Amino acid sequence: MDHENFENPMEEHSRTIIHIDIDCFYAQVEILKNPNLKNVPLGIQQKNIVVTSNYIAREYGIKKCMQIVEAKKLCPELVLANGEDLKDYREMSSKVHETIRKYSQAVEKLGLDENFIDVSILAKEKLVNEKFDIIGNKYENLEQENMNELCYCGCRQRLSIGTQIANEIRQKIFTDLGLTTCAGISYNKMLAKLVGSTHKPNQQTVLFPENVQGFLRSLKSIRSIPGIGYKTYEVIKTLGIQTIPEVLDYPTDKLQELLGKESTAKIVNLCRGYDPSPVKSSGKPLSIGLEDSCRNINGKSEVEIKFKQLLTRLIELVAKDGRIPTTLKVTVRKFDKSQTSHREQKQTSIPPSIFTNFTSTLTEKSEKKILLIIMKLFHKIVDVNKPFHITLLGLSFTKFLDRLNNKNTIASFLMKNVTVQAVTNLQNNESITMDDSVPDTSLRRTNIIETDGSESEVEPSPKKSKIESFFAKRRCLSSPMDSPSPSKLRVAELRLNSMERINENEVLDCPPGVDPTVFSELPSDVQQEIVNDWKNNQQTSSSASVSRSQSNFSKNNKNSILNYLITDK
DNA sequence: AAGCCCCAG
DNA sequence: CATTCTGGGGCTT
Repeated sequence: MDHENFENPMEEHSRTIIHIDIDCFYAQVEILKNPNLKNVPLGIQQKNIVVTSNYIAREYGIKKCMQIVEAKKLCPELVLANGEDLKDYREMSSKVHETIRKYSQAVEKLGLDENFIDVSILAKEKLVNEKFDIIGNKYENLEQENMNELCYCGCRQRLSIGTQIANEIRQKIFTDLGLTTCAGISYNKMLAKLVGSTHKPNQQTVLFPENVQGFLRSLKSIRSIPGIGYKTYEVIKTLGIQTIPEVLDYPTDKLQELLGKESTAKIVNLCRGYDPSPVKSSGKPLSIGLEDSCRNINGKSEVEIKFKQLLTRLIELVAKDGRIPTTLKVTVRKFDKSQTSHREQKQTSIPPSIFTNFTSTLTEKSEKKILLIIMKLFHKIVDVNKPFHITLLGLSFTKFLDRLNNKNTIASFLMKNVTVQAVTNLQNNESITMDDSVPDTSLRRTNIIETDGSESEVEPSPKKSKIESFFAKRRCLSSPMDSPSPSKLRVAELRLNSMERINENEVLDCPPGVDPTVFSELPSDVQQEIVNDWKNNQQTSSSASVSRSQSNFSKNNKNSILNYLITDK
């Protein structure tokens, strides 16, 4: 094994990370809304399936995404609550997020019910005068415990303090919001998340370095590792390996041939228990959308009605958010007998003037305008002159116009040395016209290239040949061809240069690179945001070599990797 | 910028 | 597998 991507082992344990997961989140929210549901088996229903359930229902064997009929067979007295509108869950989710934020600036949301918290600074502060009692469970597997890994870098004390902080946060969430949670405490995100689910519900668990190897070995396959999804797993399985030790023992260069260098490094590191990815503060979402699946929509007027309903609900969410969106995305899922129900999306920019001074509803004129745009996008996807069969419609607003927008941050404008970013932002803002006319949608027909795998039945050994052709493509793309474009390189260099000039002190006032006179004039919340931005930038840059720009199978978009590997269909 | 893919709960 | 209803991010074009 090569360790070329590993950082200083002392730094590997330097952070204290907590992962908090709300127990059966939707069910708890429904019980808070209606306490009568507290002591009955409860399932949350979306369309024909139970998406989650409380622990009473789980005792009957009810599982996530089980058909309603199946669930009723297992538990005839199952009570169902409709959870198709996520509004209440979204609201509770942000309350939880706000509560946690009082303990650290760095809180990262994952879905509606999970949060990562970097409490490194808090833990170090508390080291001075706290006892090191561990609260909650400690992950232990005495046979697997590796005393060579006993660490004296101070992580034991920090993680112990971490258990106290986690306990305090969970207590706070319970008393303020009435929700029970689980927590995992360790020195990186992956380990914190994984270990938290070893004791459920309403418990917490800490993982120390000497137990990491044993813990990882206890996982039955690499599929359990967050970041290794279905596709990656299926690809690695074609090598005849699937457990963590098997991946670690497999020759790295062979893995690289299949997966590319970056992805391989990431996967191998995760298998070792090494995850440098920083806890990124979650700000406002980058998109706000709604979708509704349905049995069968085949008339244009039905489509219009559905979109209108979605739009009214969506506008409320956008109004609550406060920012003004500049692009609109339409999603359509067509009925497809060859099972792959993939969604098709089309997007276009919308004039921001539609949203100027609106509160929670649009003017009728603006609504008509947007519906017209929606239908234009829809016609790009569906030819209404031919019979059609739609099973899902969705709308989503993105690219928000706001001074506190994640990408177009104030901080990036103020950082004198990150000029490239600032220039592109300005260009973007100028390109937004006040023209109310509907954007031109070209008449170009969407010719869908049907890449069905039906010919595989003809081939004697389709699997092998497909894998080989995949290998061939991989090899082509692995070497000189995939160097970044010159323009990308220049931006990257500029970024790096600007980062080098930032020193590493934990100063909480004006960050380096920002004009102090300008900074001092700003309101305190904006100052805070700039400081947070700066911190996030620092964290990402220090781990850039491993975590940046890694998509697993970047190079073969067209036919997904599975097309080469999975043919038995 | 648009379209496609992968990942997460 | 996806199924629900979302959200994030990366790459190619």
